[in-house]
Amino acid sequence: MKINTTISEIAKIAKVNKSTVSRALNNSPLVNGETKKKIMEIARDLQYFPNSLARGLINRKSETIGIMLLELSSLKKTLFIDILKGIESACVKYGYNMLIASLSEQREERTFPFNLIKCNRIDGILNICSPYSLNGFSNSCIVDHPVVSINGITKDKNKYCVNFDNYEGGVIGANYFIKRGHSRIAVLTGNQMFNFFKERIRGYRSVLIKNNILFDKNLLQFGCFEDEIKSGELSTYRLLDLPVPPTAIFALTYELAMGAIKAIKRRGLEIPNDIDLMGYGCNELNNIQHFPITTILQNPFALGFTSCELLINILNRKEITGNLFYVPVELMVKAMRIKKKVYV
Amino acid sequence: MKINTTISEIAKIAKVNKSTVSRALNNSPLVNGETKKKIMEIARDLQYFPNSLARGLINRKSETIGIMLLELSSLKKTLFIDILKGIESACVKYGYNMLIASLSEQREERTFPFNLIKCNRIDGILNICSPYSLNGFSNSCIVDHPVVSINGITKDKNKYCVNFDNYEGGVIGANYFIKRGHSRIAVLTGNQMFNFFKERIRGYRSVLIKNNILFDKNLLQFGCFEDEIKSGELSTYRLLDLPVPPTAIFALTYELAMGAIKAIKRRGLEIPNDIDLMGYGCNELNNIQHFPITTILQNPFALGFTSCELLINILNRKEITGNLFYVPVELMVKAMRIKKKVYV
DNA sequence: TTTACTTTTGCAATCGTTTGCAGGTATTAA
DNA sequence: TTAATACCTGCAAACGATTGCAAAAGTAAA
Repeated sequence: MKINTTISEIAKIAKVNKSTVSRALNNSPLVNGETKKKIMEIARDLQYFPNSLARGLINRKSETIGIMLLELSSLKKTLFIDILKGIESACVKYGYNMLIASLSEQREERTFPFNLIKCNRIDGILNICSPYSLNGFSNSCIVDHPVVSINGITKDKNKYCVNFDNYEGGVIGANYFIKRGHSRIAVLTGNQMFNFFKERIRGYRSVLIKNNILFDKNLLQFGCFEDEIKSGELSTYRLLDLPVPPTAIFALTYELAMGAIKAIKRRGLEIPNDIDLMGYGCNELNNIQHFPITTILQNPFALGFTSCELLINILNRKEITGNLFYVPVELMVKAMRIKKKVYV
Repeated sequence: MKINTTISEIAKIAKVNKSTVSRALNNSPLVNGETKKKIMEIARDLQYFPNSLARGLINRKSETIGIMLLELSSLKKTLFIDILKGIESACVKYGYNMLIASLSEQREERTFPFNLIKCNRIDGILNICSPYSLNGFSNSCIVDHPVVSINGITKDKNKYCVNFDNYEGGVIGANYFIKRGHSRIAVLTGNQMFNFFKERIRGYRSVLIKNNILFDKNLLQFGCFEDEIKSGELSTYRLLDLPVPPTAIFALTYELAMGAIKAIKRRGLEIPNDIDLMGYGCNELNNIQHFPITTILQNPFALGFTSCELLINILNRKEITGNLFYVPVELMVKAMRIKKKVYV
């Protein structure tokens, strides 16, 4: 196979020292305009590409980040792909490459994700494993190395995490309803062991307090079924059957919202006239074009991009304040009057 | 950040030359057992990991392969993930790493997939783009560099392609039916512009010839609808309505088979007693646990593994004979008697 | 003791870059 | 004409490994 052009070859042809070539190619102000032009031309003619191994060796970085996944199958999910697209975008912006560092296969020590940093194969890790799945690793691994966890939570000041701003999502949702005149706002939530549910509810309750609305425990419905849609539906029936039912429902996931719609429809009610409804999620909600409801929209692309940019900033020794970062969520107003007949 | 241990540090502690350390770590027979043991111990204590950039520089390889995708979204498909798992497995086996080299983002020249080879960032490329999508690239790109195309076809002796063995799939399917006493074997195919359909049919026809069965044009039904399932259903009605209908149907995709099942069921017929049916595909078919039919099974994992192994062999200058390789398909016999009532 | 091995080690060059330092040339001011 | 400056360029050492060659050390035979 052909050996690639090197800086020395260019130097020989241009009749200068290779250090001059290096400087010219890096657009250093130290080299004369004429010389620079000549060198650039030769480089182009010979299709020169700098050897990134040599470059990395001296610069002590590979300009590659490792994408750490629990297993490749996670990529089937649209959410992960969208996050990955964001990561890719940041990588392209900063000239980085992406290495797949999945934990699914039994690999030898030197190709184990964290060790890839020690081998200088990658400069840092972007961890897209679930926050719960990293418990198996000694903290030292994560602390010593540049690692940013996506969708992670931590109390350790040395670990970096980037997350959707769930608290703010709860605030925005509650505020929206209050501005529309509601004061009995129900919440459909999933299992409270998940931090993102807790945070959303925390945001919601903070708004109630600010508006002097008493928090009514009956308006907080927990979904506890395998089938989240069913769970949302049943919870909604319970809400509608209350002596004083809510005038608005804040469903904290896409599936719960779907269930709520089903229940509301079955009871012959209209959204948003009879009862107001808000969902929460990513693009899944965009897919149901035939029934767009108001939604707190998360942006997985932005999550990926932000996390990756943070990691690259850490790698480049930029000043970082804080260790927990939040990607803003958006309110997507799509409340439409739904004709009952559509749903019969 | 901590600087990693180097070979020189170990040498200093062990009071030997670094060349001895290098040899010891690479388990060279040139170094004394005692010395080797001592060096190994020190390396372990210091958590030594060889700098892969330095190593790659002198060995002229990065031990990383690039996975070339048209866009990240392709990974949503189970097929791609399974192929990727196979690739990962081969990479782990041979100590290689996987770099994502997608074409989706507008990247600067030096991070463009093919140029990553010139930069010594990757040693070769595994191309999972569709065979049609590479037309935009000058042939030279692909010829000069080690590239293996998955699911690709080519007449260029310098390009390597690995594919499911579609011809053999056609042969196996037809043989199975003939052994079961069928002689009127219909085929449901998709658009013939796709090579894999052509190949499967070629295999099927070769079996007919061997068995002195005349090929009946009426038994070859082309699906030409967007909705492949519907297309399979309609084709099947046409077949069942023939003056002399077939006794067996060979559906060349999963969707066509689904359509055929629907049609057969609607006509009140039983599989395999009234009419025999065979599908073709990957794991999708395994998912329909409630209706397992006999199937020509493709193994995407094996496809990925084989392709990756081929690429690595090329990189290691192994003798390669031929440039087109086929991954065998399997016959999965699952023909079950289906009770009519189940489907009413 | 000398010779002829074998085994083990060290030296130094190499891979392709980057970069601090020294030195060279041209330009300008004194 | 000399000194001071600005502007370029080259030398050589690094980065961290590998490896051919030479040489040292150890062993066995003559």
